[in-house]
Amino acid sequence: MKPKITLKDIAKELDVSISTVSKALKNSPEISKDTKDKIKAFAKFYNYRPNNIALSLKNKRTKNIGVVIPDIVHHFFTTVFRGIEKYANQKGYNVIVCISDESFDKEVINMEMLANGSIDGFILSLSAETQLKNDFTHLRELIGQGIPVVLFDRVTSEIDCDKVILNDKEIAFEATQHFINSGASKIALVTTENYFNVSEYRRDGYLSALSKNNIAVDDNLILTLPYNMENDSLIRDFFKRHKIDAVLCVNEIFAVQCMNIIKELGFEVPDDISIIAFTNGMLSKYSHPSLSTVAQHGDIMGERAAQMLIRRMESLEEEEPFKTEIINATLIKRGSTIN
Amino acid sequence: MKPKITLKDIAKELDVSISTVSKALKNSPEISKDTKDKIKAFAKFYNYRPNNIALSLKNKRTKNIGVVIPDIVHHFFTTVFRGIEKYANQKGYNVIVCISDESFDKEVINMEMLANGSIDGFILSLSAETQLKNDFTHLRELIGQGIPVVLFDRVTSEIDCDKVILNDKEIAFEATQHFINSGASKIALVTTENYFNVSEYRRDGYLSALSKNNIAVDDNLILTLPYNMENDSLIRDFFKRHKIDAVLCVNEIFAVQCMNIIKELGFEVPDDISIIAFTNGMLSKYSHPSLSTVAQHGDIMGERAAQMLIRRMESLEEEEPFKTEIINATLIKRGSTIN
DNA sequence: TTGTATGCGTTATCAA
DNA sequence: TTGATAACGCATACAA
Repeated sequence: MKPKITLKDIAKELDVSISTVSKALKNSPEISKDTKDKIKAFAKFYNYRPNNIALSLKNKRTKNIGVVIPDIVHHFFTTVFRGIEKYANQKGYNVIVCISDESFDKEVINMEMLANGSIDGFILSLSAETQLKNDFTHLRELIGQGIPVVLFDRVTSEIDCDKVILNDKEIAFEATQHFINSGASKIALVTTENYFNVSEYRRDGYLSALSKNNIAVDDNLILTLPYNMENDSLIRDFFKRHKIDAVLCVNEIFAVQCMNIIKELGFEVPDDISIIAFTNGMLSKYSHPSLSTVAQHGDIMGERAAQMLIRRMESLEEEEPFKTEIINATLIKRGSTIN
Repeated sequence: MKPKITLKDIAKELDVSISTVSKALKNSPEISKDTKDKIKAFAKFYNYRPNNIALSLKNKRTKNIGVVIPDIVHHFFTTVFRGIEKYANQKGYNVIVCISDESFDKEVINMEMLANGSIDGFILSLSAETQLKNDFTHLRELIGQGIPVVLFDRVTSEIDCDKVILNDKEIAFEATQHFINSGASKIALVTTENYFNVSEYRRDGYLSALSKNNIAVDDNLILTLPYNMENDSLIRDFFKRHKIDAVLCVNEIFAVQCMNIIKELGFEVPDDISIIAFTNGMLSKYSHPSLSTVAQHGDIMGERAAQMLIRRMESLEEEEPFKTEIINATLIKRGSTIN
């Protein structure tokens, strides 16, 4: 087939200068109609397209966005990514994805690799290890170099940049209140280690709903599960040992694990125990009964993050103050709660 | 903080030429130790990193791989992507992802956008629409331009390139045979429209297992569901109308939908009806009972695809013949079958 | 041992 | 109306 063709090739073939070709293809009024027609026809025939790399070098902008996420198998990140990709594509940007795999080193290495000219800006959600170490020098350096960064979901107050987060505390409050309204008082929380700031906010919401309703907090009703481990026996113990009316889970995997064990122990969902899960994914939708969930609207988060990033990258006035956008989660009531 | 620095900046600052700096940083023996030390120290202090874009332009290779997939929320594609990303990263490549969203146009546009210098090669799985239209001119053009392409899973024989596929027919045969071995004879197949070539292969495997065991094919036991629709009522009708012992589903969503309805109709899984699902994802793992599945080993497919692509991109001898690698699926026996 | 010139593909400025 | 030149950041063949 036709090989890739450059301005130079066209110029040589048509016996004009490179700059004439360039101008003609940009429809510059400097060039005569005849010449333009000739050049355009030739370019069209050989399917000329300007080389992105050369443009990037010249313009000092790549039209690439770097996205760094801890994980892609989890429904939430998947949907955020989809939101980013969709919006970015509409705006003519491409998306380079790196998976940090919850590792600090991978996060740092990937970002440094991309920061050397490959991308114009970053969208990222902090890895577990980064949150644990509380070390953000890599982010500070990138921002110091003038690379715009947008953090989403797993953010940190240590870094001053644009952010998109969920109203975690409020929605956890709302979910807990929903349990209480339907008569529950022994309400459990199944959560992750605390260095995930989102888990902390959710716990706050849970706690404040209890206290608002004058329900004493029972620390035994808070189950902290290790991330990504086989934890069925912990869960089984938990539900055997304590009388529980309702459970709020910080993700849907915990929730289905809990539900399966609850049923196995002979309890009915939602009659004996109600469940609400964060993340409105496939697991929740297709479980039996289907799970009531907190919809995090990942698509919207992604879209907003991309929007904020692109706006900042394209804005000329440097010193717009950083914003934090809050996405409002919504409670989706399905089969695992009494509504 | 320190701003991004270039060779030129270093040269000016240290009052040497750009090429001296370039050579020094590459540890060239041409340059005296003193000069090298001085330059290296300076570069290190200012955290000099060569600009990827400039390197790409010079070397005519970007170290970027373009990945085009129909969808990212589906577990299979997610795992394939993870495999690609992991391997590519190890080899120093970045991954630019585009989601075709099952649309022919998006597939074409995205690929053309990336093909203008942004990437060195493609890994893709055909969109539904592309398979339906059977139009592959965009692929032919890219390949004609010398851009290497690796197809995975949803491939086509129309295009001559490297491919990675699953042994769909064989594993569908094996799954069906497993049903038969455990005493089933009224075996159903729940599948998608036929223009998905993988569905066709799976159907072939299913049919040949039946005929091998002298079980008459009953077309009424094959349910073709539209992709991505609310199809509960179709499924309910299907299981009401026909006496069925076992169901093979071409994806796990269909499988959990079937299972939920089967249970709702008062049947027991696996005692009354056994189920096997393609895709060993979260849904299968956490359903109740957990689903027996065909593990497609997406990670491995992704890794192999990346490996084939990178090998081809880096190989000097142009004319190595194209290969098709076949990944062997494995049957994972869990709670939805009698084992 | 160091520096100059050239080129990768493009655009913009200025000259003809 | 067209063309020559410089520049983006880097690497390298060649000259000094």
